Amino acid sequence: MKPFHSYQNPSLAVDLVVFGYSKQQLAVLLLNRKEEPFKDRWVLPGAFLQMEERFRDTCSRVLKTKLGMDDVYMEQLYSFDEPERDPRGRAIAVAYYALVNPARVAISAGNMANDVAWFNIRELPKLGFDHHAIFEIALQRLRSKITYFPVGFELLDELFTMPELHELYECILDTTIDRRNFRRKIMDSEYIINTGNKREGAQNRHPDLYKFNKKLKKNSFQINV
Amino acid sequence: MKPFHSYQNPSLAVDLVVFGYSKQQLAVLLLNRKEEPFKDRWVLPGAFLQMEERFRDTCSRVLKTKLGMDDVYMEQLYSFDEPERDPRGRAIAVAYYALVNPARVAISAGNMANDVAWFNIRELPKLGFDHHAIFEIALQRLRSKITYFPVGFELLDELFTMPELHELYECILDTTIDRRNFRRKIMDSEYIINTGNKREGAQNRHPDLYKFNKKLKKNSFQINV
DNA sequence: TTACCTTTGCGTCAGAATAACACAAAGTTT
DNA sequence: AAACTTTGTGTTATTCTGACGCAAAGGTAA
Repeated sequence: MKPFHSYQNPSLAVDLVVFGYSKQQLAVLLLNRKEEPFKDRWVLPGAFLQMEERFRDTCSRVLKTKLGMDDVYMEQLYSFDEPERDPRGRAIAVAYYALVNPARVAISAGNMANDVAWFNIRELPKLGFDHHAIFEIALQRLRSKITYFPVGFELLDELFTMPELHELYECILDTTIDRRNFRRKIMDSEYIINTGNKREGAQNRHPDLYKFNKKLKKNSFQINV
Repeated sequence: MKPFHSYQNPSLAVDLVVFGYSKQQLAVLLLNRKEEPFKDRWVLPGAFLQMEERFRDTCSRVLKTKLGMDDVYMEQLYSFDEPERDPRGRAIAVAYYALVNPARVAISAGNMANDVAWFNIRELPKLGFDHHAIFEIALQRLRSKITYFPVGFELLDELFTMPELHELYECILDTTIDRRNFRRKIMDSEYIINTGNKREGAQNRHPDLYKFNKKLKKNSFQINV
């Protein structure tokens, strides 16, 4: 099916802000560009829409082919339209953000290894295009979202401990949260369930393992910053 | 500047959900289409992006030329990409919503009069394209936004009474809110100021006139539903 | 083994925020 | 003028929240 509008339309791309959490650090996945423009600069992964392709499919394609990721949580963020955002010409970007558990994906393998890397969000390099602005909006959205909806679980293992969840929140929100009040709010929301089990073979202490309550859709909580 | 991507790009349009409030009713502005597809069907106002034009400028152009409106509050909503959303071919729509005071704009004048009309949000006709879905998301966003940020004032006169603001909230949120608790929350936020004046020449009672405190940017409030 | 430290789960309590509601002053209607 | 409606301003009981105590259990070091 061909576009019907009279003039030449702008290029249309998706850009992805992929968040990962490990070792108590929030990180973003960046690609090192091998071509102009912005050669050798780090940028957000992205791709142009292919004919008939939907945004979400383009995102999945990027995550799959470039990064080897499947079944990733993602959400549309915002659409960017600055005329000068791409020096090659007019290009619209529809930005999505994604949450992945780095332990479950194998970025380090493959011939892309040198081109792809996780960066701690506090130590980002200078990014190409308008990707820094996109990243900032994504971070803002993530911070806002986890205070009232349990998206944070997407960044952890299926089973996780309360201290792990607590540290995740403190890390993303960049603040300290009282451990006991945090537990109460999360548990009151009924979004997570105590399995009663403990992690085995752990060198450390053995706190309870919790899991996300997928059946629940409407409850709410509010973590104040 | 020409698009640089290799294949023919989808058409790119903006669609506008224009909310207006008058006579204690929340309304949306619709256009009656005079051409196929969806001839004689009501649709959201919108337009294709012109070269180098930004989303926001396209929105302003639509509001100005089709509806005679200036200086309208608007915010990007979401981007829609269903391949079948436009029967003419692939078209991406970036949706914005706008808040206007119908009393300040003159839709009824002009040769467009028969093509443009306000519809109470509870009595919408069947809409063309995927515009019903767009409208629903806009309504959801508006409802959510007014509970924590003072966008509602955009729908009223510059000076308004507390009962007017209260009714606006009850109407948009489709619920009842205790008059006295509502006042306290709004006033505590310091987003609005009591001018001390009264409306003159009113046949009805004479409650105080309030105005929006434009200087304030960071306070917050929370109207619970 | 024992003494000591750290972490986790659960609980308490005072102060803040909220929902429900009372009341008087002033305008409107009959 | 009497009755009613509306508005501005409280008050109060309850809930929610933040700050923090404590005991049980795991880990560490002598």
